[in-house]
Amino acid sequence: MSEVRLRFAPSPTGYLHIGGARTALFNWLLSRKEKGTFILRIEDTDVARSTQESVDAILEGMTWLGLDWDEGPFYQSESFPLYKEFVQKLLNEGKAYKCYCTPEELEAKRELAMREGRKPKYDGTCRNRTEDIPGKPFAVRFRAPQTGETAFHDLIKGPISFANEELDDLIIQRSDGTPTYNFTVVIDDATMGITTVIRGDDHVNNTPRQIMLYEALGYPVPKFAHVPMILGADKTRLSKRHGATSVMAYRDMGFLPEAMVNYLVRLGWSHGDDEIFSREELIEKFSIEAVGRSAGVFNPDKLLWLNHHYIMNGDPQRLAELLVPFLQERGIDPGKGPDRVAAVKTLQERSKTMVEMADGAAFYYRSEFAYDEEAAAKFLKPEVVPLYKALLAKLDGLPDFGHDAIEAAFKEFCAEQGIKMGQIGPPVRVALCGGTTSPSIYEVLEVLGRDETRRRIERTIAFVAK
RNA sequence: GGUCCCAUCGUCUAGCGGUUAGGACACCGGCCUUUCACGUCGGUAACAGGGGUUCAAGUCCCCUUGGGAUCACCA
Repeated sequence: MSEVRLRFAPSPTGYLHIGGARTALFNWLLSRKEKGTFILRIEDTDVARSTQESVDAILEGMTWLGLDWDEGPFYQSESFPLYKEFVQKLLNEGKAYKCYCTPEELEAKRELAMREGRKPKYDGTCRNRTEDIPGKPFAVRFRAPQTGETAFHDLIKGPISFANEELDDLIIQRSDGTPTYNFTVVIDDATMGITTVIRGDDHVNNTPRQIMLYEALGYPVPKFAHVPMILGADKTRLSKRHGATSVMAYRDMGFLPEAMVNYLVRLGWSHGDDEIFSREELIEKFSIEAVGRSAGVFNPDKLLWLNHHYIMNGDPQRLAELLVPFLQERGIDPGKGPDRVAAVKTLQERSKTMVEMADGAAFYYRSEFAYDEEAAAKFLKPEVVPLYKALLAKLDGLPDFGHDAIEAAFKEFCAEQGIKMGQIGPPVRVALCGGTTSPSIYEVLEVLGRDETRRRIERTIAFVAK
């Protein structure tokens, strides 16, 4: 009875975007922290703009982020009879009335009011009409209180109040019989027993009207928490101009869901100086009151840093699985070539994204790669051939081809040849990887294995001979 | 324009009357080093402005300025 019930209520007119994901995350976190219920509700009363593809995309985004819901998804389009019932109830009680003004007349009045410097609110033409007009289409308006004020204590923003005279009689049912948003949210939240509404702060202006509706309907008013919106680098509302806004696009760009969750929660919320939070820590430490009141700028660099952190500290086995599609995108068959987990381990600390990791791993799987021109000119010279041959002989004598044994062999080799690591390291790197950037060559040798190492060095010897 | 909201480094933020205003990302240096990274040490950088209240204001109040949201038979 006293348990909290929260909901995320997106309208299916597009994919799950960054802002929506954060709102969903805050709802989810609070529900988990309070051991309450998290409900997913699809607001599809705008039949024309709602699509099944959008619903699927939103569900996929939620799932990827690990935001599971306890009830739903519910669809508002399935509750039309319920809304009708409540409209009729308000009509019967005189708390709503039929409005015969046409949209055109309303638009004209609004314009006139604007021109004369008056507020463009409904003038109340039908508010006191006593007789129905048979056969004429009508919308239904809520009879809102015209004096006093409506106030609420926002969990994030604090006390907020509106003078009732600023609000007009909103339409709750269109002339085609369908209900409007401000009415359906209230009916749904009320009948679903939502205790706390966490949503974007573009809804604060709707809140007083909704509170009036709760009161007229005789339902308890839930608590409200309005989360500030997310901005782009230029401080305007985040949009595609600022880069990807779909959370799934971030998966495709090689981001880990835990990095996304960590980033999103820290955008607006904080817990002292802490930056890294596991899912468990978030559930334990999150509180809606600690969410900041001002809008925040989406910072891709910090997301990248977090992603790097999670890749670096992630389970190699799991990362190896996640890497598969990225390798395939590059025309690589992950089934062939060196052990993928071993390869991943050499790349974790040098990959900010899975895309970077795939790029870095490609050389392991490609044997006939071209040498980087600059690197070849600098390191693949004739005088290195004898060193290659001597090294190959040295490597052949190794009983164990593990990292430590390889490292020891290189040290010994340098001493025997009277050379520095800098004289043999780079040429070997280019022979094995094709360029000058790679994981430690000891690791590369180990991952590639003795045979492939020999193959690649011999290939380079042949290349230099030409 | 009306209403509502917001304001600490470039960015995310800590701060809840007394601080050398802290941390993180990014950036710039040093160290480590076979490359790239990782790691590590250090550095640049902020209380929008003005009035109050107070012994004392980044912290409380007011105003100004600047941002933003919203004013539909969209959600």
